Amino acid sequence: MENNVLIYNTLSRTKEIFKPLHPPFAGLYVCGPTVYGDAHLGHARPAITFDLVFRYLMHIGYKVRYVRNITDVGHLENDADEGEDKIGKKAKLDQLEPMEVVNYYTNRYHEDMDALNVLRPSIEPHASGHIIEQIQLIEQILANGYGYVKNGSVYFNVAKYNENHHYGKLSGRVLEELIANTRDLEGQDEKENPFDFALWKKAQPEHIMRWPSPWSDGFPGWHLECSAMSARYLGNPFDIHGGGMDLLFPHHESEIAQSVSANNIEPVKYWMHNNMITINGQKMGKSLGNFITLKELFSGNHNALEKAYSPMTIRFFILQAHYRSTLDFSNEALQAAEKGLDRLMKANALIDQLKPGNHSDSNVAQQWKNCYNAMNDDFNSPIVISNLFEGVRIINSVHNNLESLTSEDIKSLKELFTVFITEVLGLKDDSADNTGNSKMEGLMDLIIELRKNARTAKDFATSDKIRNELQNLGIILKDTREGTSWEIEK
RNA sequence: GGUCUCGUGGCCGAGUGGCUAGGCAGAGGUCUGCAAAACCUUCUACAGCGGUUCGAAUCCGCUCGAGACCUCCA
Repeated sequence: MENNVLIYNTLSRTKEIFKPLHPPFAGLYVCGPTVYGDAHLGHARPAITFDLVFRYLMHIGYKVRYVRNITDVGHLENDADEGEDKIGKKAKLDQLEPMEVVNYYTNRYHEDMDALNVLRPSIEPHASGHIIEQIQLIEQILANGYGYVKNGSVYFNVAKYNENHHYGKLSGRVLEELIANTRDLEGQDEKENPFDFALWKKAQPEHIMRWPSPWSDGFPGWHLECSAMSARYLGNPFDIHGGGMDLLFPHHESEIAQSVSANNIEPVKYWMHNNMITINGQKMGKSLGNFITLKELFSGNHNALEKAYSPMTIRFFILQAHYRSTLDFSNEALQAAEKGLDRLMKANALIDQLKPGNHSDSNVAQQWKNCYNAMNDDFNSPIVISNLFEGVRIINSVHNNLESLTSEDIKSLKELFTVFITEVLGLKDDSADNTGNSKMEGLMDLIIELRKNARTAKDFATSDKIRNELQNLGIILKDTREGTSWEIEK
């Protein structure tokens, strides 16, 4: 752990050296999905971003506990029936039991994340499984005078909190300005102040997801679960809290307010926020209806898609941009990522065939340094990737006998690729692969031999016919000095 | 309207006060029976206008443009 990792902390808006509270342990909490629909491309961003953080911190020796929640209660839907629980609403539409919806979409979320090679977090708590903790948190907030009860619902008193603390410190807002610019919304009559937020909501009769509490049968407010579950599993305070930039306000701001008002503790040392994925320059999101689900991307079944894109293409596409930059979706960009990844993986597979020389023309040690420096600088995966492509150049050059590497350097380069491609970036070769299929191999060996005979006899009409027909079937032949190889076209 | 962020070459995207990012695409070349692949070379940049500086795409100001949040959202 000699690596000094710099993390951009949203709280200070600067890069800070990562010093965990209890080394060698590191706590990481990330806001997970609300399971009422399939995950879209936007959801892949935080999952992959914090998978990278998780993987890298583990790689450099930290024992990381990574908590990512499943939100299955409490989110309100804006469009139609206001005040209704998203999960509950969808359940009624589908005539299903709410927890069945939760399970269904949780399973599908896991399928997508597994496909993207996103490691499962250490703990994946459900909000619905932590109602007691959330009620206790509300009681503490009430006991400290920062909340009030109205008609069975409990609200957080932002103005009161702001007397002694700064509500807006994370998102750079000033409460007075917020109040001055608030729009009038329906159904907020119970609040003393429009910026107060619900800690507990009394359930309406048609509301199916409900739990008993000292105030009413109801459900917890939507900022509460993260405060309760992060404290439960990581302690208070803990190291890193991650999530999308769109959660900065009011969600994360309110998490701080809840924790400070309940325990007088700043809950999080490092706040990390990933930026959005845009489509035509606009945020991809549920409310705009311009999202493409991951399953659609994998299958190509969406009218905005020219073709299907493999999970690894998506992963590579996301890792090619820094997590704090917006990333614009386009077929062109995705296809560029696909080709780049293919070249990277091919070179990776080639390392074992390299013949060592008696000297090295390239500095492999420098590559190691560059990759670590990039990761240590706020997880700069695009720089890591650019260095790996320098490695690709070296590998191909050595393979073509245009450059030389000692056996030690070849070994080191192989290790570099394994560490950064496989372990840290979490990329794997998911290209269509029939090697290992002995019948296919035998068949191709036979065809290649027949074609070789034709070529030797200068019967190029036959050899080209074989190659063209195979290409029509999606099999590419490549003639090299060592002989002919084949691969399945993507 | 308020807060915040951003504006890089055909596309996607790094980065930096002076030294090649990288990928994809384009052009030329090497190799090949021809292709493909690979390698080599190469063309398009830092929104605009001022200022600071020996020097700015990089710092500051203004203008224009875009986006996020302020209401559920990754």
